[in-house]
Amino acid sequence: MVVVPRQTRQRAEILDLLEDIDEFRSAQQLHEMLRARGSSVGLATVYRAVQSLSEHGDVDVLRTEDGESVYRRCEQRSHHHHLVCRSCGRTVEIEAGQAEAWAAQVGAAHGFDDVDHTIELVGTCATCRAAAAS
Amino acid sequence: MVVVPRQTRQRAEILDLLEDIDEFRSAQQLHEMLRARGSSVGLATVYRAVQSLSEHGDVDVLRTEDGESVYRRCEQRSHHHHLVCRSCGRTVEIEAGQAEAWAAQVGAAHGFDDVDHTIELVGTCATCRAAAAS
DNA sequence: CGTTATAGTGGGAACCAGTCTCAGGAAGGA
DNA sequence: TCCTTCCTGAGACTGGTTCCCACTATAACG
Repeated sequence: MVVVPRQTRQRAEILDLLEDIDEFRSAQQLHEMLRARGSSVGLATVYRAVQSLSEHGDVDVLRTEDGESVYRRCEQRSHHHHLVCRSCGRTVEIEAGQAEAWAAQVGAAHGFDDVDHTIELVGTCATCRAAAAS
Repeated sequence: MVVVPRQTRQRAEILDLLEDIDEFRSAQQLHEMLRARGSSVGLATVYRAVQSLSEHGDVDVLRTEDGESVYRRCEQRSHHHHLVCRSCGRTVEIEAGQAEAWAAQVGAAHGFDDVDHTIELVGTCATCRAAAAS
């Protein structure tokens, strides 16, 4: 029994904002961006919204190096991974069939069940490399 | 020019403790264990020590689901990954040649340079599965 | 083996992401 | 429209981590 969240102005505005963004953003950043847009949504509400959205698979969550959670609305609703530019934040959604197979196999080889995996890639995209070189 | 940290009683005790532990442990847990052993080391010092140790590659760091940093002294000093039991914390160090190759290749395919990867596996080890089944 | 510059220590304050509380408000089924 | 239930938001709170700063211990040097 899936509980559908109530449809409110705040949730709509947060989703709208996420549609317009292509990089991973923290709840705090989203909150700030909303204020900048002139819409007033409480910080607590942003936290609640992104949490609920991520539980429903509507947004993806990543943890930055310093432990902050960042969110992004992804094209693919199915399981996938990310290749993120460490400089500009540009994000490519990637399939990881090979890596998943490898993970499952390694787990099995050591007698582990229900093996979950975390696989994220961070690099410097062509554009940023070119900019840095000039 | 590498700056060698000064050798102090506290650092020695923390390293000693880490030698005796096989699972990933948080700074706070380490601090508690030290007190239990009768040695008095400040919490701040534990934080500083594990941070410096991890920078030197002497211990590995992982972030738990709730954002806590956990540390472990690993056999392999070279780059490797972990397969951790979600129930008992038992940790297996794994080589990930295949996955690394895949990561580099995916990065290149999208024009990304200097691709770093985060790969961690979490599962239920055979012992814990057996315990849960009984 | 003293002296000394300097890095390390520790307790508490500060910081900060995230969560909780609770009174008021809005959604939406009846 | 009414009413139940869930959502909202401001601020208090939590818990991991870092900062501050006076004090201490290390180790290089004479």
